[in-house]
Amino acid sequence: MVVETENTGTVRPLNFLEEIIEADIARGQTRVHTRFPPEPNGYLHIGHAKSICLNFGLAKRYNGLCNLRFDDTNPVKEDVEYVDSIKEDVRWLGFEWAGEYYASDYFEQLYQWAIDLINKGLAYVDDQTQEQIRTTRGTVTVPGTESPWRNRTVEENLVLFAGMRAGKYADGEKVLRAKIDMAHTNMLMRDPILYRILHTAHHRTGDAWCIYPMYDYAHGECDSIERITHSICTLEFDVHRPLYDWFIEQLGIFPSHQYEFARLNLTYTMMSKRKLLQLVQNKYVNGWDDPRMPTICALRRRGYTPESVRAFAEKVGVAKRDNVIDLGLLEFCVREDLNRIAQRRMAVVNPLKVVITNYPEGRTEQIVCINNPENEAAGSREVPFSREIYVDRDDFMENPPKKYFRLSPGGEVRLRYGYIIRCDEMVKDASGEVVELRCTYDEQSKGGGSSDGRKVKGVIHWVSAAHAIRAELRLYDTLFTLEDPDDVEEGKTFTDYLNPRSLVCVNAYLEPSLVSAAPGDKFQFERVGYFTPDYDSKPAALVFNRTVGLKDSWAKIADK
RNA sequence: UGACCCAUGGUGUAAUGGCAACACAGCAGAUUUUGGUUCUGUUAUUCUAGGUUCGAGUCCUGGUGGGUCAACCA
Repeated sequence: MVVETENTGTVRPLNFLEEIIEADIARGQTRVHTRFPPEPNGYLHIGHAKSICLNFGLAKRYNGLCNLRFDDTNPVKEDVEYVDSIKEDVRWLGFEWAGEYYASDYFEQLYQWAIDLINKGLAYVDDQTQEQIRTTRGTVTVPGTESPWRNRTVEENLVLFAGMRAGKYADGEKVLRAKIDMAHTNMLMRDPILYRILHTAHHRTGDAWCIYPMYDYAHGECDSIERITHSICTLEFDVHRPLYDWFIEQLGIFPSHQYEFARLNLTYTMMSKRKLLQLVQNKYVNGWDDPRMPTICALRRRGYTPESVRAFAEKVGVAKRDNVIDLGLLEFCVREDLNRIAQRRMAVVNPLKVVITNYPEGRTEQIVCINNPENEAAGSREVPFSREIYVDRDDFMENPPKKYFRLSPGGEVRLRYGYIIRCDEMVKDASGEVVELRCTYDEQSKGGGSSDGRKVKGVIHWVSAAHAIRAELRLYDTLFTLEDPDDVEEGKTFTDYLNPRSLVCVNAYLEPSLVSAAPGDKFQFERVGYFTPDYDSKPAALVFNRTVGLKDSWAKIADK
């Protein structure tokens, strides 16, 4: 069985979740309703993008709905700043949620259901300290022991729980626990905590509550309230499923079902929300959208398109086995998209002045350049050309090896869309470094051809010295060099893992047409990489300097 | 030394008892006014030992390896 993909325009086999859904439909289920349930305690990253594409994608494919639900049951970690950023990122990815919900909307219902459980003798108030609860829970190999408060009467529990809500007790003084089995092989079934006391203001409910439900108690019931049919989460929640089912069964409410898939891991990329928060708080980076971050807002700022992220999510697939995706696949996806849509521009990142000695002084002419060779509709533009130009230092070698196609003493090269020039002379400074090239041009070679029909293999980019925009260009590379994404050792800080090449600022000369570039526009610097003007510091630009791989391919040629 | 989940090229994902395939990465070549793109070719895969079967990547049993679980986090 195969399915047509919306993002890549190709056909692929069904993933295991789609097979589950199709089986449900075949069995007569008429409705598919999923949800994306982030806790608003940080910004969304590329790992969340996989989950978003999955949940919204499944709903769309089966004509169902997908909710956006904020899992805001722990006020000490959460904030509206995160709520807002999450909504922005989901929208940017191209998805619309059927309903926007908050676990905190259900606090009253959740509280009433807790009373139900007490009435059924399935929950009790425990006076033990946090330490006592921890030690009496046992270990994975040793059963736990029952709390001395486990067999309080229903009446007593009701009074105590009401007191908890009324604020009669301090944080940590009492908790409400489910009465299940302290010897259960699944640690989560050993009388899990349902409610804890937290005299902390909540970003939505303010001071209305001083008791807050735990994830395990709240999540399945929230799904049930929203009549979610397929509650999809990551693998580590697998052991929570028996509890998820237990609450729904004991309460006799709508039977949502949980399914687990393997979360995304990326080489060189740290995906832990907790650690990303530390990076921001300790100012190792300039905020959540620093282009070196793996967050969605950072990818956006770095020039990724939503289409490319969706295509990536499609390509990594969905399964239950742990995985580490090569960062190269993400880069492939963005290159594939950008190559199609980005207009070409010339830029010189590391300038070397070239004087064309036989070109008239003071003369300027306009050279017609194609905006995108693969898309005629993108049209063309005119770029000024004059006697003095800049070319990239990498495009000249004093002692070129074999198969070097660009400029060298006595050699010829074509200026893209312009003339063929020959290098006649090098000007060096006192230290022997080449600071200027003196060349002559073939007047008959403009745009193509040459005076005698000869061809040159090398084509380089250039900008007119008098007309170029001088700009600070920021080159970004991968942030982390960790092989194991979560492996920050004790005693080390994040800076120990920063890639020294991750941020390089250079002064560059850009084509004048880029003056009118708007933030978010996509361009390709010919032979350098893709870039998008940054939105907070024009005219700086962001470049994928690993994308085209000029340096890599050159290194290989040099090796031979 | 418990319960649960998982095991297919370098990395991912298919094959649902019947020819192990697709993508990325790699390598080689062609095209190219971007050493990009595109195109062609190519290297490389079922953790292990038994069992069931005409036939096992797939089903069964054991082993091995990896992961998850002992927050009043989610």
